[in-house]
Amino acid sequence: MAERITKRETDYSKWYTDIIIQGKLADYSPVKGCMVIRPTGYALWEKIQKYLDDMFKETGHVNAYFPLFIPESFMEKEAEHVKGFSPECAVVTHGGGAKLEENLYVRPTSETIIWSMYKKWIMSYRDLPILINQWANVVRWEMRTRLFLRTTEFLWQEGHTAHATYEEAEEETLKILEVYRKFAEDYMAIPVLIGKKSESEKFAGAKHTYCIEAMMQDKKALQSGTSHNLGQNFAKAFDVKFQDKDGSRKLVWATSWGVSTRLVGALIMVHSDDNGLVLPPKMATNQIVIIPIWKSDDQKEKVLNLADNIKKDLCQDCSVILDDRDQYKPGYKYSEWELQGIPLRIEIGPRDVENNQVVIVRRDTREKIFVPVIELRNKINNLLVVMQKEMLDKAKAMREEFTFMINDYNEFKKVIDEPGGFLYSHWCGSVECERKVKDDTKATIRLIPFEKKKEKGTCLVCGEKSEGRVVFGKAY
RNA sequence: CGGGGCGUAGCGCAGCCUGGCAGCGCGUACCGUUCGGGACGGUAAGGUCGGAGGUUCAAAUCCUCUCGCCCCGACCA
Repeated sequence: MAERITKRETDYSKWYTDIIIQGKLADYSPVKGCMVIRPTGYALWEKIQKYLDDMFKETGHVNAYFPLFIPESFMEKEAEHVKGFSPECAVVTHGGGAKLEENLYVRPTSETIIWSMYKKWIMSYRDLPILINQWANVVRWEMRTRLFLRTTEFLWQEGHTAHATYEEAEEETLKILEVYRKFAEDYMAIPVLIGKKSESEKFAGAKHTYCIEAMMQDKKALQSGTSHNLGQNFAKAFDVKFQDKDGSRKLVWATSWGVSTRLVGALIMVHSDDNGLVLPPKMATNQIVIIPIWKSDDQKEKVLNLADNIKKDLCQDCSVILDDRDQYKPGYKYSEWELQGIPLRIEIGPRDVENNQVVIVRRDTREKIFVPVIELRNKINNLLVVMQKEMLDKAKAMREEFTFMINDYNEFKKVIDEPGGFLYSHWCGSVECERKVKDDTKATIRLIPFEKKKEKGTCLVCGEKSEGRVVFGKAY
C-alpha cells in the first residue's frame, strides 16, 4: 500500500510537501534550495503561461528575451534596487577558466539589464510605449526555501514597460493588476484581494507596488502577483530620455510586473484536500479520467467498448484519459487520479453497461452521480462549469469566514494567532507601528485595499488618526 | 547564521546503547488467483551502511574530522 498524505490538521506544512512529492509535481534536486519541476507540475505552469500569455498579448504586450547575466555595475546604478537585491544574488566571478574583468550577477530580476537596452531603443515619444514581457528563470539566494513557494531558482514572467507620462505608466500598472486578478479568479479559482503595498513592503526601486493577495487554507496570506509603478527611478539610473512633441527631453516612466511558479503553490494550498491535489477544470491538463471495471474477458470487451465510445464523444469538448491498465485494481486507480487532482472521474462497469449509464465522481466534493449515457456529454460540460465556479465560491467563503474587523490591539493579537486570517484594522501610516505589529505578532500589512472606505478611526498601535482600514495577515 | 532532525536497497525505516552472517515494509520483475475505494499467495532481482581517518582479530555499530539534506526562525515572490 502506498503511503498516505499527512492530514492538513496534523501538519499543514507536511501536507503541502506530501501533495507535491506524492503527486509527482516536483522533487528535491541535488542542488540545495532548487527543485525539479516534474511533468505533472510543469503542466500546471504551462497552463498558467498559456492563459496569461494570451491575456498579455490581448492587452498589447509582446515577448522578448534578455540575458541571464547582469554586469555588477548595472545592479549598482539604482540605490534602492541594489540595497534590496544584492544580499540575495548569485554572482559569477569566473568564466572560461579565468577571473572575469567584471563580476556578473545571475539576474534576480531584469530591470537593470532591460533599462540599459531601453536607453538604446528610446529616442522619441514615437518609440513609446514599449510593452515587453519575458518568460524567464531568475535566481534569488534565499536562506530558507519551500517547494514552489520559494526556491533559489524559479520561473516567472516579468513585464517591463516604458511610457511617456506618469499617467500612462500608472494606467499600465493597474491594467496588469486587473489581468492578474482576473486570471487568479476566473482560471485558478483563487479569490484575491487587490491593493497597494505599504512603503516597507514595496519592490526595491519602485515608486509604489500593487499586488494580489490570496488566503491559503491555513489562513496565511500568499502574495500571488505584483505590479510596480517604477516612476522614473530606472530611467534616471540608466539615463533614458525621450524627445517629446514639444521638442523637450524628458525622462521615461516605467512599470514592471510579475507572477511566478509560486502560483502553483497557491493552486495547491487553496483547493487541495487530504486525498491530494484538487484542480479547477480550467487548470487541469486532463479534465476527465475514465476507469473501466471488469471481471471476465467478456465483460472487459463490453466495458472497454462503451468506454471508448464515451471517450470519443467527450473528447470533442475536453481532454479525456482512459485508464485501461490491467495491473491495477479500480480502487488503486481512484486514489492515484485523486492524487493528481483530475476534476472528474467516470467509472464504467458491467452494471453500467447493462443499465446504459455511468458513474461520475467530482474531485472537489467527491460526490457520486449516476448519469444515463445519453445525457453524459451535457452533464459533463455542465459539471465542469459548475465546479469551476463552486471552487472559487468555496475559497471565497473561507476567506470571508476568516476576515475580521479589529479595533483593539489586544484582540488583534489574539485573533491573528487563533483562528488567524485577514484582519482589517486602522493604521496611522507610520513605519514604526507597522514594525511593531510585525515584531509582536509576525503579521504584516498585506495590502492597503483599493476599496478602502473613508472611515475615521485610530491606529491600532499608537492611537493616532487613521482614514481607513488596511489588511493585516501572516504571510508566506 | 541560530535551533531541531536525519543520512543503511528505488522509497520509508529497523539494527547502533552492549562491535561478531546487513535486515524489515513498500515498490520493482516473473507466475497464478483477483478486479464497483489503495487485492492476495509464491519466486526473484536489488547494498561503496553519506565520506575520510582512527581504535580493534573484527566497525553500520565505538572515537575524531568532514560533507550533505530536511524542518523551525531571521530574510524574501
